[in-house]
Amino acid sequence: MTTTPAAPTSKRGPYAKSKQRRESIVTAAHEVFAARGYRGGSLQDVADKVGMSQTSLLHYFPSKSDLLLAVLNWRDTVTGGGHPRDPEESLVDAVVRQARFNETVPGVIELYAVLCAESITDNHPGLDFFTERYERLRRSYLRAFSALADEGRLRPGVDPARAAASLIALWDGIQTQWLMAPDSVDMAGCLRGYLELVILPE
Amino acid sequence: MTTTPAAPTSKRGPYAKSKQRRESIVTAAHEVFAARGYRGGSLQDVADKVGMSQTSLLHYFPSKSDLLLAVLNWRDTVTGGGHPRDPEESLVDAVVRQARFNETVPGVIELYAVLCAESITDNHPGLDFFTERYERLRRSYLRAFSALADEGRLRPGVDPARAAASLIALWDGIQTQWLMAPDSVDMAGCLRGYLELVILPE
DNA sequence: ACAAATCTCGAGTGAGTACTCGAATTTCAA
DNA sequence: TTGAAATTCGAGTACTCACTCGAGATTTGT
Repeated sequence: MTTTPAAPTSKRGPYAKSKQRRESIVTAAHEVFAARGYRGGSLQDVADKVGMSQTSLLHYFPSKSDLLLAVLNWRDTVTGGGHPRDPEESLVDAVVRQARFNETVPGVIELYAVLCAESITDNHPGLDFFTERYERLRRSYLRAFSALADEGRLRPGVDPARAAASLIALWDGIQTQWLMAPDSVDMAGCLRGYLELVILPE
Repeated sequence: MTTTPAAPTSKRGPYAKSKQRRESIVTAAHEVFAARGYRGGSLQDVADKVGMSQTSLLHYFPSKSDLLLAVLNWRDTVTGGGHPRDPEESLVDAVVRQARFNETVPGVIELYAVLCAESITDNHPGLDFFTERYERLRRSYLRAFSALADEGRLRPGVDPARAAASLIALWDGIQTQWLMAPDSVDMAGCLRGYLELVILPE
């Protein structure tokens, strides 16, 4: 009934500045991993960016892979799952809005594009994160397309599951092209174009 | 008029086995870069796989980036630009056939997915290759869709340029999902599904 | 104020990196 | 056959990597 929230074995909690410190590390790591990838970015790069020693950094995140997972989960929490909140908003509008928003946040698109593909490689600590993320996203969009199908608003012949995977694929792929040629590629336009093909108006 | 093909300044040409040697190096590097990425894979990994010293490897490819470009260009030459050869074959069939074919060649999809995204990162020697590749592909599919549009076979409202970028994006994105969950993702089906939405029958 | 826990960091450790150098060995055209 | 070029590689260079260790500085509950 006291104010202590934790287990009896724990000696003491972290200091006051600790939370901010962790956050600034994660922010710096976000930049480094987005610009250089997980394998290409070093703990020293991150430590330099924060302005602390590499050893101190390892006090907060005991290994490089722990830091990576912290970055990925933090970004997922901040950006949200990337899903429509307002139930009144149409799927098209929600997707387009999110796409436009991501464009304005420096590094997000780089981070996901670079780390997602890198996670395919041998023994990459991010593989589970991205595998589960894709499964979750496919389920989520499958639900959305199925609901539309029930209202008869899906174009005949369109399979909801296939449309879900395709929408995610299109989104990822167009981001890659946009990163290489931002002026030649209209991300939001491509997504809207696809959804307007799949979803009937009204 | 003699059999000597080269310039007068050149002292001598490479030995007979040289060509095969280079090819076996490129093949090994293909596997290594596909499995570990450019930054994650080492020249030692490649040399071990070929069964030669790392020093000898550097005799054929004077730097790691030279080796990467050799791998990329070699793969592009072997697989072809990824384009319809037979003018009688429809765009849909050509795309689906190429997608099915790629599925059967070990490492190709990994290689492109991993290296393409990695090339976004700082000072990556593959960036120009992929940038130019995307420009070339977009032009190529733009031509194909424009030809269909001229025949009135494009669904009204579909922009050929946007469809070209979208097709490439979808293709790339679905490959990434397939790499993570081969049994849950039907690459050829998604591509066919998209093209049948965009292209009118007959 | 005190003491215990948290935080910080300099100095390693051992392994790995791309790449160089110089000298032996192999090939091949004359 | 011979001699010069192509090929091979052991040894080394200078560097970076993630991570450890131990000791001092800072914070904080009591």
